[in-house]
Order: sequence, then C-alpha cells, then structure tokens
Amino acid sequence: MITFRILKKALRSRARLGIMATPHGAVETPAMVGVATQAALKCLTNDEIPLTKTQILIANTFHLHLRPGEQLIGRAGGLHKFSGIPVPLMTDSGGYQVFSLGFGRDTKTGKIAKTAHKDAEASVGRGAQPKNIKITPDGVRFHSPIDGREIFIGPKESIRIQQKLGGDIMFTFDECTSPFVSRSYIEHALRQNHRWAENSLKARSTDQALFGIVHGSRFRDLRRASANFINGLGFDGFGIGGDLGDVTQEKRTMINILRWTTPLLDETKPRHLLGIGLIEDMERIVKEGIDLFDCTEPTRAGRHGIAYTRAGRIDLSKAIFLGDKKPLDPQCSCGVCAAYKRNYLAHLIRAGEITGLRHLSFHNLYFFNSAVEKIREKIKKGRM
RNA sequence: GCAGCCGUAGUGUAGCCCGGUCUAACACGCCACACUGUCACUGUGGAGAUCGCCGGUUCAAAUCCGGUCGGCUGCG
Repeated sequence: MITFRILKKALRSRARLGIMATPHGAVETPAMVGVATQAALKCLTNDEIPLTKTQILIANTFHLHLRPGEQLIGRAGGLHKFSGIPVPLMTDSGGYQVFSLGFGRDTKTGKIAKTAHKDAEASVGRGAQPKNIKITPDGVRFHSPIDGREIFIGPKESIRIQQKLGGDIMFTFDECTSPFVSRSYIEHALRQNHRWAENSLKARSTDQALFGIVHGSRFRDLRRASANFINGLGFDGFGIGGDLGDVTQEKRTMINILRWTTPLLDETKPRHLLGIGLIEDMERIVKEGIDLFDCTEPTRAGRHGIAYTRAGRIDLSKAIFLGDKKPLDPQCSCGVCAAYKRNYLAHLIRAGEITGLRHLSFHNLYFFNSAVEKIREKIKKGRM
C-alpha cells in the first residue's frame, strides 16, 4: 500500500507539494518517474539511480511478460529482489503497447500529434483495428516482437502479471488511444476502458496500490465523464492517459485536458500524467495538479547522443563538439559535468562507446530531476 | 625474370566465369532529421564510385581481349 500526504498547496495554481510513501521508500512530489521498461534504468547501474536524483521508476508489464516472464521474477521474490533496484517501482500495465504497437505504429505518431488534428482526415472510425494487433472486448491480442507468438493481455491478465512482478504501484490495463481517432471511436474505447478499469480493480488480490486511468482523448465532456467515473471506483491514485491532442498552440489541448480532469479527482490521491515530461512541459503540468509523470526522454535522448543543457539540447554526435572544451552544462552539478568535457563525450558518442551513452543518460536524468526539484522548491517557497 | 591471384564510393566487399535488367549493390563510416506510459546503442532520409590506367572487340564492356601501373603469393 501507499500513503500520500500533501505538505503544501500552491496559492497561485493547483500545484501540490507532497510525500508519497511506499513499501520501498518515500517519494517527494512532484516527481519525475524514470522509465525502466525492462527493470533497468538503461545504461545505469543500481548504485547510480539515486545519484541522478531519481526517486522512483516504472517498469513495463508487456515487456517483462515477454522476457523473462513474470513467473521467473515472481520466483525471484518480485522486481525489487530480482533487480536490486533501490527505489520504489511502478509497473505500467501494457496499455501503452496497445497504442505503440497498434495505431501508433501504423501512423507513426506519438500520443501528442505533431500536426493539428483534422476530423475529416486520417480519422480512425469506430470498429477500426490496427494492422498488427487485435483489440477485443476482453483484451488485446499482440504478437511477440521476440518470436512472433500470440500474446493476449486484458485487464485480468495484466493485473495477474503485475502482481507477480510485485511493484509498489500498478496501473489498470487500458487502451492508450491515438490522436488521430474519431469521436465515435473514442466513445467506444472510453466505455471499454472504463469496463477494463473496473475489471482491473476486481482482479486485484494483493495490497499493491492500483491507479485507475482517465481517458477521453481531446474531448472535454468525455474527459470529465471519465474523471468522474474513475474517481468513483476507489483507486489509490490516478493516471491521466490516452492521447493528448497535438503540439499546436503550445500543447494547449494537453493543458486543457488537465484543467478539465484534475479538479474532479480526489485531491488526497496522487495523479500521474502518463508518458509526458519534457523540460518545457514540467512546470505547466505541475501547475495543473500533477504529482507524478514519467518520460523516456532523458534516457532515450542520452542514448541517441543528445544532452540537455540550460541553453537547449545539444547533439554530441556532431563533429563540432570534438573541439568544445566546456562541460555539457557549465552550471550543472552532476558527476558527469564535473569530470568530463564535451570534446571527450563527443568522441565517445561518435566511437559508439557504451560509457558515452551512460554519461549522457546520467546527466540528462540529473538535469530533468533537478528541474523538478526546483519546481518543488518553488511550491515550498510559495512562488507558484 | 616467370607464373598465379587481386585492383569497384572514406573503409571492407558483391557483381566479372554465362557482356545488355549496373542511370553499379551491400555493410560500416559520413551528413541531416526524428524520438514524451521505450519493439529504441534506434528509425527515416541524403551525399559519395564513370568500376587502377591506356587501347581494342562489340550495336552494347565493371564484365571479353591486349598492354601498362600497383599490390600479394609462389617459383627462380
């Protein structure tokens, strides 16, 4: 079980400062959740996790089910004993893979579209199915990316797997929707997601926390209905999921979705915005009442040669940095910026050295977590 | 000195025997762009070789023939 205590509410926004206590430690919120899909913060050792100011991680049900399998992790005593990870763990339900391996893959889009949505074009109508998976009333039939075998995951299966994995916080199995679906599709998917939320709750038989996920895409009435419905089911916390509009008007739709929903959710429980958290998004979503968010950006960008700095992103694979003797970010107090310069890091990245990926991942996590830390300070000092 | 093998983008190779479908392929590298509940040390795209050089045969040569230069190996 978890407990959530709000230490302070911001005066000028819906931001909250809190502490979430879990069986594996406490988390100061707002917090960024590091993404550890395969029960590893990619490129980093367990010792390094706290050094990046990472307080909590999220692992993935779909991926761990495929490999090594929840039975093996269960026999090892659960994710914490199996991995030795020294911070609390969440498990994502596999619902995101319904999107990333489904419509997301078909249309090569993310959950925030890069172009404005036009209802007339590229809309997926009610009853449509993605090319490579099949969404049924009881769950989703996937094909394993490893060996092609069919994998069925629904709410019951996901909860069963997540209970074997033994994370501190579980999520309900849902269908993460695409930004390019029609209203009629979303109406149907919402009813299904609500039923799956109820079935996830019924399937739970441990004292692990379970977060229910609010859906409704870009539609105000559907988002509000979903927030009310999910709020009424008695979850331990909330996820805000599904597609979040597009990048136009500085992601206005995403912020609107939070404005429509967070005021309807039990304020004593934590709210997690699923899959969001670029530096530019952080303060805005916290101001709308978000306590937790997870984002692959710091680690993925790091592995792709990108470092975050106060002056913006820099791509260390560019030859120009071979002549740059500055640290990644001159104002950063992380171990990487203390020990290494851009020229050497650029060399490591260009040479494909694994430590280069480690250094950038470490720095980016520290950079992101420091930004969240500053936001907590602002709330504490009443400046938000 | 003789014989054999080899010489194709920055690098390593495929194609050559059985000329046209080679406006020359692949891998790595290079350049650009992308990446928000990670199928992700990934993905997409681009630039880059007139096929060692000269000549011949042919309607047509990276491909056949002669010469030549360079490399490797063997024999002397």
